[in-house]
Amino acid sequence: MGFDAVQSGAEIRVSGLKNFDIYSTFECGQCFRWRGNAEDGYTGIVGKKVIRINETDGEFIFPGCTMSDFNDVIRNYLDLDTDYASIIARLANNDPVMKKASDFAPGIRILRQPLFETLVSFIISANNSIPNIKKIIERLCTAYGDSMKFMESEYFSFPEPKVLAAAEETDIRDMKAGFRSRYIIKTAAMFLEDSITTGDLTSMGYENALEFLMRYPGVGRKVADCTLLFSGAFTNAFPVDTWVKKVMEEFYVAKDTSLKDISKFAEGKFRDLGGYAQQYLFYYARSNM
DNA sequence: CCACAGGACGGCT
DNA sequence: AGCCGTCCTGTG
Repeated sequence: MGFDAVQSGAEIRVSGLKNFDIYSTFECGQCFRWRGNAEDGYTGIVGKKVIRINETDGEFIFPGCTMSDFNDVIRNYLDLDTDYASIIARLANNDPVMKKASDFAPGIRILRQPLFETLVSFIISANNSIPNIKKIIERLCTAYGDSMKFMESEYFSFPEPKVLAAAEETDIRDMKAGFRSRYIIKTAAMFLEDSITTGDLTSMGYENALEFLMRYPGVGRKVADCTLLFSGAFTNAFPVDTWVKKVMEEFYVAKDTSLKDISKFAEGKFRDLGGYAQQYLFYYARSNM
C-alpha cells in the first residue's frame, strides 16, 4: 500500500510504509516469539524462516533477506497490503473511544501467522500470563522444532503437528504446560487428521469456522476467535478476554455483561473490522487501565 | 500462606 | 442455557 521495497546488498529496505510500528505490533499480545526492542529491532520466526526487522527514520530494514522472501513470506505475514489508515478512519468516525484507542497505537498490524502455531499458542495462553506463555512455547520449539541458523545464531521453528501428536504427555508437562499438555497433544492429532489450511477456515464462513475450531480440546470461544483473527482467517473475529471485557464494560456495555453478549454487541458495532477494533482496545486497556 | 494471571471443562441446577 | 469449582505454573 504505497510503500517501496528495494534490494540493497544482502538486505531489503522498505520506505513509505505507514501504520507500522514494530514495538506495538510485536508486543500487543498477538504473537509470542518475537524478541527485541524498538531501538535495536526485532527478530522472529515465520514458518521455517528467521526474520529480522530494524526500523530507522521511518525506514524498515530486513537484513539477510531476499526479495522473494519479502514478497512470498513477509509481505503476507505483516499484512503489508492492507490499508490501516482507512480502517482506523472508519473505526474512529463518530466513535471517540475508538479514536482514542487507535491514536494510542496506530502502528499495530494484525499478523497473519501460521495456523497450527496460532492454535497451539492460544491453547497455551488459557489462564496463563504472557511471560509464562512465551517460555512454554520456546521450550516446545527447542525440543520439537527444527534447528535453523541465522546471523551466527541458532533458532527453532514451531513444531509440526505430527511431532506434537506423537509426544508424551509427561514430556509436554516438563515444558511446564500444566493441564494444557493433553490438550496440545490431542489437538495436534486432530489437526493432523483434519489437514486444514487458513484458507479452508475462511471458506467455511465465520460461524462454521468457530464451531470447527471449538471441537479441539482446550479451545473455547476466546481461543477460537484468537486463532481465526491472528492467523488471518477472519478480520471480524473479536476475542473477548478479561481485558477486553473490562474496557468494553467501561465504554460500551453495562457492567457484568456476559462474554457472549459482548461478542454480539461487537459484531453489530464493528462488523468486518471487529478484529482491528479488538486489538486497539485491548492494547489501550492493557497499557492504561 | 494466599491471590491471581489475556479460559476451558465438567458437573450441576 | 447459565453458574461455579477446578486446573498447572510463576509471581507478588
